[in-house]
Amino acid sequence: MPQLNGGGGDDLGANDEMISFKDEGEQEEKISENLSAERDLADVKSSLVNESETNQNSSSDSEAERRPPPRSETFRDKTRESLEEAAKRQDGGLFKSPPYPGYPFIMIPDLTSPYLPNGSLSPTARTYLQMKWPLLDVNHGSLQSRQALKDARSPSPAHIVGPFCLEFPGQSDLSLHQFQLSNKVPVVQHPHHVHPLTPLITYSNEHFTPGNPPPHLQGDVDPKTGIPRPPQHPDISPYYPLSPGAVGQIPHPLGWLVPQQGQPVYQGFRHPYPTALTVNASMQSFLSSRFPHHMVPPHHSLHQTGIPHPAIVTPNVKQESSHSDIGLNSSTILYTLHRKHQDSKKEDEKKKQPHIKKPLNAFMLYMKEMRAKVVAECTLKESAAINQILGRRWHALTREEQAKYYELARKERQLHMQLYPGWSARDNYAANQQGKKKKRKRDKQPGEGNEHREYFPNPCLSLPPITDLSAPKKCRARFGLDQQNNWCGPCSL
DNA sequence: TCACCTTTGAAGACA
DNA sequence: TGTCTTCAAAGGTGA
Repeated sequence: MPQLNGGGGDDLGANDEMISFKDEGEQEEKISENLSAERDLADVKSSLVNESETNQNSSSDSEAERRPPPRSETFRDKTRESLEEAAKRQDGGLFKSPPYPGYPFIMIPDLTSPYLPNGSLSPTARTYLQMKWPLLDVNHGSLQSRQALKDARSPSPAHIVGPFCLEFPGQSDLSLHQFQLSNKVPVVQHPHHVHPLTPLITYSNEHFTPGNPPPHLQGDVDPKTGIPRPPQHPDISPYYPLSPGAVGQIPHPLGWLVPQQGQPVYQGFRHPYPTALTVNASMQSFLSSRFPHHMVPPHHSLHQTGIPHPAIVTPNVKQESSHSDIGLNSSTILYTLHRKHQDSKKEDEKKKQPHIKKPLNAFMLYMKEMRAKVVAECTLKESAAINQILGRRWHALTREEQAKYYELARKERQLHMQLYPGWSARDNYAANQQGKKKKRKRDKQPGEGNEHREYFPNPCLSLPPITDLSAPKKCRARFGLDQQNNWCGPCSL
């Protein structure tokens, strides 16, 4: 079992240096190598921010020594096993703590239909919610929160707006008001800590309409992306995608419990998936039609806020961001609207066939969260390069850190499965085959793939490059020494 | 305008 | 069962 916990405690990537395969008898001979590598790594880190693409081709000999010990596949298996175990425990015991702080997983047994036909929350779900958070903090002092808690006891789903609330130091009442949450779980989001839900937050950022940003965020919206910028507080890493105030935009894990009408809850509080009510309606629709392809009626692709559902996209139609209209004069806007109207005819035809996107896997969630940070650190723009860095950093994560994202991904899949029970990844295969392209098929020859790349061209990795020397470790990590017969050719050499 | 690049993981297809 | 392929995100790049 590879030692995965480097224990470095440094920023991302540092731990990777400490990962070694103790059971392979290489540790001793690597000691001196690691010492040198650590020195080199420190140099790399110190110049990390200043380094740019201009140094991309630099690949010193010492870098070959700084290759990262790959993560063992057995670890992933064990991680999955542990997660499954955790899930079983979670299912069995309602009061088990979430796998990591800050993410109160919602495991409602009858999630598929938490509501009664009259719109009330089912007794099971209601009971579960009350059981799940028996220690809800109602001492915040906010009349709203108290009232919300009171409302939460109401059988009407319109009042059950979520079992928790994130509390942030210095958070304005406005943010809390926007949440309109009924109660809170004892979760404290520190400003310097990325909330584990951040991947889910950014999951729906693209559908955020920045035209009317929340007052507390106004003037702090990226004019290009429309995504609220985190405050550049000296104590807060500017790379975190969301500021504490912006976390008010966090899609609630129970966003599907948000009532459809009657309360201005979750203004800008978006969830990747439609609410349960909407879904239930759509379920009946496509269940009756055996949900072949048009699983979700068009109107279901809109969030309750009118924001298109991020998981339901129209092939070949890029989502236009409304922020593009910001700063334009009226004639330009009219022209744009006119063009949009003309294009809408074509788009409507395409919109008739929305497809539900796949749920994001752990790495995708990690990418969404860390992309901005890498971009800021490395002043890179190309996603391909950024993704390479993220891939390296992903492997540098500790087991616990990765477990967070695996668990998030598991919840994503679970929620996706609940919301779209008839959905299959095959549907998207067909969607793209009909719509457009046949995606280019990459033929990675042995030794051509990432595992066996001669060097890693981007110096802004804070991680050692992949060299040919690292290739054996890749397969070694994947299959282990006891399965060398599964190693690829270069690795077996 | 759109496929490609690049990453990992999940899931479907296929032999 | 094992291997291969596709898709999910992202945005610059080049055809």
